[in-house]
Amino acid sequence: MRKSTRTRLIEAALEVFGERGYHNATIQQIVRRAGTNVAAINYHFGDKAQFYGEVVSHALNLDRDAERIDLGDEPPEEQLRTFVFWFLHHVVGMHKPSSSLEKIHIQEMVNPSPILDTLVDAFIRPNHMKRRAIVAGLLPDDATEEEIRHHCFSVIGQCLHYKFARPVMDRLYADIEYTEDYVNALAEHIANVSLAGIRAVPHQRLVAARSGRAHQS
Amino acid sequence: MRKSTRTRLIEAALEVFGERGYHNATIQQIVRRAGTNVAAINYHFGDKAQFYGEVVSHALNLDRDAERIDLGDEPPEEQLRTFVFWFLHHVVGMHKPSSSLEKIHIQEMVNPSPILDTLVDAFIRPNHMKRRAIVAGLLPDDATEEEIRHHCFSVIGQCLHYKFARPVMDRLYADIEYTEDYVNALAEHIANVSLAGIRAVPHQRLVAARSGRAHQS
DNA sequence: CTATTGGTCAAATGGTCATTTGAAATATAA
DNA sequence: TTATATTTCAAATGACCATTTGACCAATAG
Repeated sequence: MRKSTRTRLIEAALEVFGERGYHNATIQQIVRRAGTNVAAINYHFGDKAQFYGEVVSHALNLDRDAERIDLGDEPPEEQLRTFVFWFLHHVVGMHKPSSSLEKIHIQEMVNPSPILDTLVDAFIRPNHMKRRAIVAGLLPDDATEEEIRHHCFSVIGQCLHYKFARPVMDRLYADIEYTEDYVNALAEHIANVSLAGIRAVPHQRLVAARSGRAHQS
Repeated sequence: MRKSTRTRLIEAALEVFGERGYHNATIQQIVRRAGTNVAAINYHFGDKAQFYGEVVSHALNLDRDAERIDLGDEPPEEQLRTFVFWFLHHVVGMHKPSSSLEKIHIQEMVNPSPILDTLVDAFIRPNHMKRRAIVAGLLPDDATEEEIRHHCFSVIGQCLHYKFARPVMDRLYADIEYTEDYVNALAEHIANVSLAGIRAVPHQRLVAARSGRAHQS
């Protein structure tokens, strides 16, 4: 038997909200894709905002069950490399499409809706803490919270740039194709820069100390 | 005497488009701020799209006259540091408000409008080439175009993350205040990571060669 | 003074959207 | 079957927006 209207709506909405974000997605587009009509939203979910909330909850549940990237017990350098490769392929790669949750995550970063609080607590913060653990394992034991955080954001910032700045990059360098090989090369570059930055920390502390700037340990 | 309606419209629009982007800015908001009414847009500029075009052109002209960051004849490392400090303060800092052109640049990255082509040619590409020159000066002479580009994007990506990911960061770390000192610390971190990444290039080539991956020189 | 032009105004028009409504169809219970 | 609750539908409503219209005002030229 055919899936229930409710289910079809949520699945269609996951795609549409992921592609266009909450504000730019229209109910028309969603119900058309689900093969029903606008009144179904009102009947099943109340209004667009509650609907979006249900859709995100559903995506979070899907995510809980999905196979996660396994960083296993590799050495921390390799964990960081693995993460960057995985993240970059999911975010900018074409062959492995991002999960809808990741797409919604990106949309919410740029154009936050009230659901962002939920999303941070249930999805973004846990992922951030995993990255934090990897980075902390690579830094000296006495690294400050601030240092750890900054290196985390350097890694993720370099990756996300290839998502957010794509419209500009495509105009600056029209001939780049984001093949699997090219994304691999990008990932290697980002991992190299990040690791070099992390390894340079002890040296930088010396320089900072010598030049008189304080380092709180 | 009072500024002409046309001028007041352009100045108001510069602010509103910078704050909300082309699509989310409404003509109502602009004309209210300019102290006139909607028909003035039609009379002076035709429609919203042409109006936006004029506004961006005007901002580009302003920018041409504005005092630019002077990277002088410092050593390239210092040029990179100076640039990162300057960029970060303009993009995430609160005390020196971003120029309207930079705000529009950010808005267009996330939500491109047809004007983006103009903006890339007249504003973004020239700035990118300056950064590219600095980075190229720091890399070995035989650095490939690709290497130079990737390091440029690493620098700018780390900076812009503090713009784009702010809604998420504020929820992950609610107590961070972006004071001048803190932004300085961020800038120093980003410059350190970027320079470490650049300095590590010769070593990475050795590793890559040893592991059999090709390096086209 | 009168006519013309340039500029401004309040109000109307038409499009897109979310939301509501009441009738129709379908399933479920008696 | 008949009654009742659930689900779907096409069409209406009302908000918000860009754009247009035609009247109105002020300056200037003939």
